[in-house]
Amino acid sequence: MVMNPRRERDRSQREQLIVTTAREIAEDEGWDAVTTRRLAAKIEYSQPVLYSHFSGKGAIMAAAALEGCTEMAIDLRKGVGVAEDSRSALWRLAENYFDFADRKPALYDAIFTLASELTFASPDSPAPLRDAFGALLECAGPAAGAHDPALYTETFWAALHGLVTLERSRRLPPQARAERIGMLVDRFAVGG
Amino acid sequence: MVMNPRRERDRSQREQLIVTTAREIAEDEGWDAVTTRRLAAKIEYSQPVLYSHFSGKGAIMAAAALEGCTEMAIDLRKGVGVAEDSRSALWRLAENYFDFADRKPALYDAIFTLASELTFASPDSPAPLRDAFGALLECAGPAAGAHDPALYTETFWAALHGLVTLERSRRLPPQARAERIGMLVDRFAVGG
DNA sequence: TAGCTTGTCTAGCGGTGCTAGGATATTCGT
DNA sequence: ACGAATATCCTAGCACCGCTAGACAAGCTA
Repeated sequence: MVMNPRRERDRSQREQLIVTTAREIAEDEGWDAVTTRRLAAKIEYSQPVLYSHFSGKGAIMAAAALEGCTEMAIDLRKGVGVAEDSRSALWRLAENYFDFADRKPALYDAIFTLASELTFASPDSPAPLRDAFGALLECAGPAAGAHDPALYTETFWAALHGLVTLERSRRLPPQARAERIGMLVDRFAVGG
Repeated sequence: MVMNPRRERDRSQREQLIVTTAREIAEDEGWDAVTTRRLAAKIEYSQPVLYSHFSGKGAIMAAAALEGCTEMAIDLRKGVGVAEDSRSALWRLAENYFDFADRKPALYDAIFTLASELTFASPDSPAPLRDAFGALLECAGPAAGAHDPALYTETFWAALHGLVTLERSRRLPPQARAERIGMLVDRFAVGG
């Protein structure tokens, strides 16, 4: 059952269009505003077309989350390479992490709070997910000292995630952000 | 416009019934399963009755979240009072915190991830919220050393929240929980 | 060109939160 | 004790959601 290559190209182009459009709506108005009807209207196809590409809305969000992971991994590695001690490495990581969450909140949500269709923390995890954790690990791992680098990274990451999440849901006032990050980085820089 | 006291009593009793029933469904099947129709059926009234007590589903969840806060504040203070250093105080707090999230996941969600109708971190915050943060502060504040106790507590709390959240959404494998908590507590126990 | 596959759309299912308007029960003034 | 005013409740329905069956049109193959 060989496919016409042009049609296959068109198809994957349209699939990309779906994900891109979903991201656009989500960045503008949040994921709740991404309804299958609106999405279909914006790509100028009918609803069922979405389901010929994805199993449902969740799968579309998961696809967006994967794209987001790839971009996050790149962002997290920004400014790395300069000779730095573990403290400034953690600080830079924290800044990059918050920066990503600030600039692409919909993607952050898709990755970390919605879209539970993704498999995390497993060898079976999609490559972008593993790569994103790899970026975290490269920055935070060296600060682990005697501890297991992966566990140390997970813990630091979770702390960042907690700060981001609570701040974004207005459960923590944002003005003291820098001080909180500072405390966190200081705690985790001591290492062993 | 004076009300019949009996009727008023009945009303507030029914209001409590609504919240309690909502909590029951949520604990059994999650908040998505708490639909206004199901809730109305279970209390044996029609849907509009709910709206004569609350402005909507969000308000019902907020009410449940407030109840949850009161209970959480109590739970967080468990075992306190024994003479203890800051490290074991933080450890106990972390254990109590995870324990609450484990035992009452629906309440945890209502308080910390859903129900954004609540005002956090403000003098205008509802008393149960302020009390819950008070409980956190009593345990974590003494470990702050030279730092501002409130900010130090917020940061430690955010870290706990991150661990809980990522673990519960299967983004962190749960088996290493104790190790992660241990790292976190060790980082924050050093104080100044 | 005839027939078959593939792609797409219209229409609709069962569900959601929420509400308008009418029926019913309760209380009050006479 | 009875009619009017008031408070209470329910039926029915709105607009929306994610998702899908089945009709129809377009394209490819023989």
